[in-house]
Amino acid sequence: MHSEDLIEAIKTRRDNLDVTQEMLADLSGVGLRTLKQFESGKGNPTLETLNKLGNALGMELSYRVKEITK
Amino acid sequence: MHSEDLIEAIKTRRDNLDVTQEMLADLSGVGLRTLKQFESGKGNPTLETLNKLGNALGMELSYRVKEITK
DNA sequence: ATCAATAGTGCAATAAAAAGCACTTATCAT
DNA sequence: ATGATAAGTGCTTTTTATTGCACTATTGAT
Repeated sequence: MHSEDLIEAIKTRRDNLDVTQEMLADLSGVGLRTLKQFESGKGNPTLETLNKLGNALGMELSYRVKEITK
Repeated sequence: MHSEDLIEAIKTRRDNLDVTQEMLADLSGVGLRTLKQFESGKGNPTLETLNKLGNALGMELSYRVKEITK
């Protein structure tokens, strides 16, 4: 799956803000287990979960048209 | 939820490419019922579903840091 | 090398997404 | 206004995400 970028986005932002998984779980309302699973690449979170995490970190999810990179 | 933008992105792109829900369901491998539910705002799709739809339409999901708009 | 903090995992229960099917509603051209 | 195409809904089963708990592993500082 191509979700590594999303995972990296969350992890990087979380680290930059000096927020632990536990803090983010509390802040976002997402279960700690769910967050751990997502960040370790073992999850398939729902949009609601992705939004909760994004909101807590001041980020939003969007679709971007892929550019033709040759 | 703030997923209206994602819904609009999919619907708009799909319309622009003249693709029906049924065609997109087939192309993406997402069930027709699931797509209908998402587009009608009644769904909470998984990341896998969002990725499948995006891929079929040449789009990718990304997190963007929200700008402070005051 | 030890301790503390943070991150990752196994297991189990509950809630909910995914999917197909049959049906209804809306849209639009003729 | 009829027919055809596309979109939306009710119902159901199966699969899986979410969650908590208890535990292990990793990391980093002293």
